[in-house]
Amino acid sequence: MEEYRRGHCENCLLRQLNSFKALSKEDLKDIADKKIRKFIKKRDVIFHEGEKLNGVFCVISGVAKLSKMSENGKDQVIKIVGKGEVLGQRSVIAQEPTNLSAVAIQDIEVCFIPKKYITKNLNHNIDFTRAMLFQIAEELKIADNEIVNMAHKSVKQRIATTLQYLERNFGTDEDGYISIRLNREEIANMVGTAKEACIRTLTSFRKQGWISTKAKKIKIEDHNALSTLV
Amino acid sequence: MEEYRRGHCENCLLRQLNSFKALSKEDLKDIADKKIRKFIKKRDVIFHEGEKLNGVFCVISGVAKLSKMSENGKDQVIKIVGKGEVLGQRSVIAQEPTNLSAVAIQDIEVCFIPKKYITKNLNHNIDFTRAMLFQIAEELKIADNEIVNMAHKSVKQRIATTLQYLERNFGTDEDGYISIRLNREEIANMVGTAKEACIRTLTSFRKQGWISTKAKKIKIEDHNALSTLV
DNA sequence: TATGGACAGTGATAATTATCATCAATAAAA
DNA sequence: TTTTATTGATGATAATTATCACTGTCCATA
Repeated sequence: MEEYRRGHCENCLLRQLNSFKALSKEDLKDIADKKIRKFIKKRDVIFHEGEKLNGVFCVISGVAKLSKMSENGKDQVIKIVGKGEVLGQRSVIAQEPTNLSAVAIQDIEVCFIPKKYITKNLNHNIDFTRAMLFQIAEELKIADNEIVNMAHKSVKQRIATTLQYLERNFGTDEDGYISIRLNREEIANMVGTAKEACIRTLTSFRKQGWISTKAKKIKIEDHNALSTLV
Repeated sequence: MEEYRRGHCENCLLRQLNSFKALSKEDLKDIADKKIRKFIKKRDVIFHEGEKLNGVFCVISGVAKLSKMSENGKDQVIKIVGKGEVLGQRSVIAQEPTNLSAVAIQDIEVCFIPKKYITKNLNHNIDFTRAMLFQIAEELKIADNEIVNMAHKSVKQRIATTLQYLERNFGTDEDGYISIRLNREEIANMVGTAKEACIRTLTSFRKQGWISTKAKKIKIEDHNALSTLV
């Protein structure tokens, strides 16, 4: 727990658990003894769809994607998870194999929290349970909205939305480029389209001056144009 | 509460609340005094997207759809809700306006449970809160899967899946027809496609002998064909 | 039992998106 | 630095789906 105390895991679920007085001193020592930190390299799998999870992972630094393979063999990215966010909680809560795969998009550092601490709190700590409920409820709303977008928005619209989402959630660097670096295929997999269609759309956005690109970096030049797209 | 006692609302959230010892005698009387039952006619709106809900609705009989308007003005059905299921709980839990509209597909009977009973239990009854969490977590899994389907399955595949879902969830009548009667547009809105595409697909299924139709009723003749569709 | 309204069904056509093939550019490794 | 692998970019084409316009059919009810 040293790192946690020193604030390296400031948004981590551990802090949440702590703020709910959810962990006893023994629990904290327990977790510390188990060396909960893990370093995962870019492209490495954190867990795989269908796997049973023994706990949840909290992102300390770096970014991971949660994705699922469609029956047609195409990977769909459901969510991009960054610092302070948690991987695998739905599966641990429901006590069933995970529905999604988690893969590091960049080198990533996570802390692992064994499920027994989660389960214990779900059963005895209503503040914790209610907080989880709020979180999952929020995710459900987002997912419902995503269904609507997938069903009725064009690829152009969905790419525009995705770029704005990435900017909003992961910020920009000093030159205004979206901080998170995804390749075209990963963007396509978020949007639910083919790599080629994604590239063509980005090219057309660039030609219209709505975005600019530099290597893999993307900068939004005209938010309004992207928003009002048909 | 008379009707409830007599078992007319056997799967209702009220029963759940009761089984968790969540309602005091005063609460029960309170709810009873407020005449919680409502009858809603086919096509009538139960609540509308963006509305603040003062409670949740539990379906006693009949069927409703939860849907959301896309920015392009197309209605997407997110979920079909039947007997024993609850409408509006996500919104009441998160204490924010509802994200979805609820409309009766058939004449429907609901019981209304004011939000204060929900909130009270969320704050003090961990069994209730955990049960809600499990439910919402399950819905989230379903929603995630739906995103994948929307993104990567063809209209043909999605219609096949939807028919099988309807049969599984709402059963068949004595002749084997899917019990729930949706018109083609409603099916299209579940699938996320245009009415015409839906009709054409159903026609092609019929010509191949995979389904048969009689007026608005649909019967699945070849489950296997529908499952293995490309 | 006549009739208006809602819904099912079909054709023609345009728009969107997927797929395959290929080549250029860039990044990683030797 | 040179080589190799990965990713970006573009064309050609096919497949899918949306859209518009229209006809036929069912069915509730006046």
